[in-house]
Amino acid sequence: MDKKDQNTEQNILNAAKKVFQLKGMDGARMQEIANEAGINKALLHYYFRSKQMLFDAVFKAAFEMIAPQLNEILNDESSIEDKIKNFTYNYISFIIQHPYLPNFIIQEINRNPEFIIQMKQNPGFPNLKKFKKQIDDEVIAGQIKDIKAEQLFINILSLNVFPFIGKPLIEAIGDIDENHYKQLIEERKTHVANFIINSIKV
Amino acid sequence: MDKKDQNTEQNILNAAKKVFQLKGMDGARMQEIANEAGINKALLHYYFRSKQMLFDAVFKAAFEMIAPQLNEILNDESSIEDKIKNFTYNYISFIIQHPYLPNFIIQEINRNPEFIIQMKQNPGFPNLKKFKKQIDDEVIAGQIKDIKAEQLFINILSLNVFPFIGKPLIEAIGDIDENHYKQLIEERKTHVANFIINSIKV
DNA sequence: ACTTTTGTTAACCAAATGGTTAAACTATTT
DNA sequence: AAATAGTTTAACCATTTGGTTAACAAAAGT
Repeated sequence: MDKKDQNTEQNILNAAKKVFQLKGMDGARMQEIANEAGINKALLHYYFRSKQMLFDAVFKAAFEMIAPQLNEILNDESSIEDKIKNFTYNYISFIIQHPYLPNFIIQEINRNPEFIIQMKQNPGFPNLKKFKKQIDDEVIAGQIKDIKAEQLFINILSLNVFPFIGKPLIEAIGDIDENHYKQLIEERKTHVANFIINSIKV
Repeated sequence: MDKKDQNTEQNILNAAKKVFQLKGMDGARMQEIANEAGINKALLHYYFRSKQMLFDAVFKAAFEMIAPQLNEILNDESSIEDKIKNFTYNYISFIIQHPYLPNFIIQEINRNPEFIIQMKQNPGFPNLKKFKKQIDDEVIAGQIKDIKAEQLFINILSLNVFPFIGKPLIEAIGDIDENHYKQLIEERKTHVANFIINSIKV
C-alpha cells in the first residue's frame, strides 16, 4: 500500500537510518531494523550483505547530507560576513529538520576515526583551503580583526553544531524545557552570526 | 606488585573507565574490562553486580569530574570577564588531561537522556540561576552588550566543549595533524575567552 | 588451631545476535 | 504455460555475551 513498499531497498535504508541514528552502530540491532522496515531479517542481508555494509550506506548518506552544508561556508564566493550569516541561518534551519544527524556523525567518527579518513578521498569532501585564504586576505586588508582561519572555523562549527549535540545537557543545566529549547535554537539562526561578526569586526 | 592490586575495586573502575570511555556502553565488553584489569570476569560481577551498575559508577565518576568545572563559570563571584577567562583556561587545560571525558559524557547522555535527569537531583549539579542573574544585571548596567544568558552560556559551552568532541572532523576538514591540533587547542586557552569577550564588550 | 568471611577463579549457562539456508512465492521471459 | 530469474520468508546455526555456580584460596575473627 505504502509507496515505500514499492522500493524495498530504500525502505530498508530509511529504517536503518532511523535505528542507527538513534542507537548508533553498536546499539542497533538487525532485528529492530527489520521490524522497523516491516520485513524479514534475512532480507536485510539480501540487499546489504552485512550490518557493517548497511551501516556504511547509512553513514555515507548522512555525511553526504552534511558535506554540502559545510562547503557553503568553505567554498562560497561571498564576503565573510555574508557567509557567516547565510551559513548559520541555513545550517541551523537544516538541522532542525534532521536533529539526529550531527550527533550520529560525530559519535560514529569518534568511534572509528578511520571512517572520515576514507570519506576524505571523496571529491566533494569539505576543505579549508579557500576559506583560509579568504580569512588571511581579509585580516591583512584590515577588514576583520586578526584571527587564525583555523580558530575561526572551529568557532563557527562549534557554535552551530554543539547546541544540537549537547541538547540534553543544555536543557538539564539551564532548566530548559523542549519548547524553550526550540525557541533558543530558533533565535540562534541569527544570534550566532551576530555573535561571531561582533567578535571579528574592526 | 602494582599498587593497584591492593585495591581491586579501584582497579576495576580504572579499567572500566578506560574501556567505557573508548567504546561506550554498547560497544564495551565485560571480558575486555576484565582483561584490562587483569582479573576474572566473574570478579567484575562480584564487585559491581551488572554491566549497567559498573557503567553507572563510571559515568557518575566522570560527571563528578566535570560538574565542578562548570560550576566555576556558573557560581563564581568574579566579574563575567574574569570568569570567562578563568573558565576557558582551566577547562581546556583540564580536558587536555582527560580528552575522552566530554565525548563520553555527551554520547551517553544522548543515548539515554534519563541519566542526566537523575544526576540533576544531586546537590552539586550545575545550575544557571546565578549566572543568569549576573548577566541580566550586567546587561542592564550597560557593562556588556545585550545578550540572553542562555545564549551566552550555550556559546561558552560550545566553544569550549566542541573542539574536543569534534576532533577527528576538525582534523579531517582542516588537514590538521595531531601536533597542529594540539597547538590550536593550546592557543584556545586564551583565544576563546578573547573571542567571547570581544563579542559582548560594549 | 579452626571457623567464618572475603576475594578469586574456571567452567558453565541461557539469551541474544549476526548471519545462512532452503524452500516458497512473484514477476518476467520465452 | 513452462521455465527462469528475482524477491521474501521461516527455521536454523555458530558465536558472542552478560551473568551464574561451585569450588578454592586468603584473611580475619575466635
